[in-house]
Amino acid sequence: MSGKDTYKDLLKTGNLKSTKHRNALLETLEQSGLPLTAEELFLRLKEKNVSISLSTVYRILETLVDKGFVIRSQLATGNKALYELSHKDHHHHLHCVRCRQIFPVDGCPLEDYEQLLADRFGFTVTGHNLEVFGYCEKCKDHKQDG
Amino acid sequence: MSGKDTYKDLLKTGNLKSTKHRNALLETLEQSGLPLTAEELFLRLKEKNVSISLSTVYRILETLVDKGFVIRSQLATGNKALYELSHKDHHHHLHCVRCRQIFPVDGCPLEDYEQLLADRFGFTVTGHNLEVFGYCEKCKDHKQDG
DNA sequence: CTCCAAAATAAGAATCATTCGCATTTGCAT
DNA sequence: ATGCAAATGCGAATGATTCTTATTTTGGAG
Repeated sequence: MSGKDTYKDLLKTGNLKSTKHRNALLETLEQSGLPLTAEELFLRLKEKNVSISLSTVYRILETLVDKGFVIRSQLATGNKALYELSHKDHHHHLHCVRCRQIFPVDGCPLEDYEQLLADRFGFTVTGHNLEVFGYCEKCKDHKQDG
Repeated sequence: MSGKDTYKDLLKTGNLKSTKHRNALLETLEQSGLPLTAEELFLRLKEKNVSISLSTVYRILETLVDKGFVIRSQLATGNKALYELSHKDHHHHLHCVRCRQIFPVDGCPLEDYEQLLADRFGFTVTGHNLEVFGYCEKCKDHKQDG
């Protein structure tokens, strides 16, 4: 499951060398079903005894985003960027404003909308970003607490 | 048009004092149909001969966001936050990845979706953020240029 | 109108995420 | 096995945003 070359072929399609750091980082992203910050990735890699520097984490992420293997997003409220694999099915996340948990939701309500934008404004959509905020099932009763 | 107390009543509803800085900042946001960064606001205020410090711009924006008068958003690709008035009709923006222009689009495709999230996941939506990326009409022919 | 306490602002230091520079190491084609 | 380009480590640099403290302004009470 946790081979050191698991992502060799993927990396090769981007003309990227297969290094232990890149493989471990991709594996960590894959194991986490949810988007992670650079620092979270850094810490999880350390837990796996992968010796890596934080700037390398950032550099690898930048490279993978450029190649389209990873998606970077940034919450309106947060200062840190989030990263997740892009080879999965298109989906979005629900952000609970109370417990801060993130819930993935398969599917996307925007396909028709993108066509409408093309028709009405001549805008050629290449991607989008959707964050939904609110209260998750467990927290909805505490909506007043602040 | 450009009275110094134009937003006095609005500010009062938030228990905020009516200061020249807050009025001028709100006026500047209103005059710009598009979201602005803190620094852009700072510069536009200087052009209007409003003497203000950048940290005050940030502090006022934070206050207005807390009160719900201003909406803060952050692009997945960008490092700077964007601010716009929230008393207008709900809308979204198209971001041209080539010329960097921002195009507002009235309306929102997500109303039904939010109800679906409530029904299926018990998630109580309080807000959302949608960025759409692509090529505007003028730039779409240069999609290959990079 | 004057005075006061609370709120707001200026100025710049501090913080935090992210990027950069350069010396060293590693992957991989030959 | 060898060499060179690509990748990494480490710490310094950057840039947006926040914080600290002294000073000024606002809005209400008298």
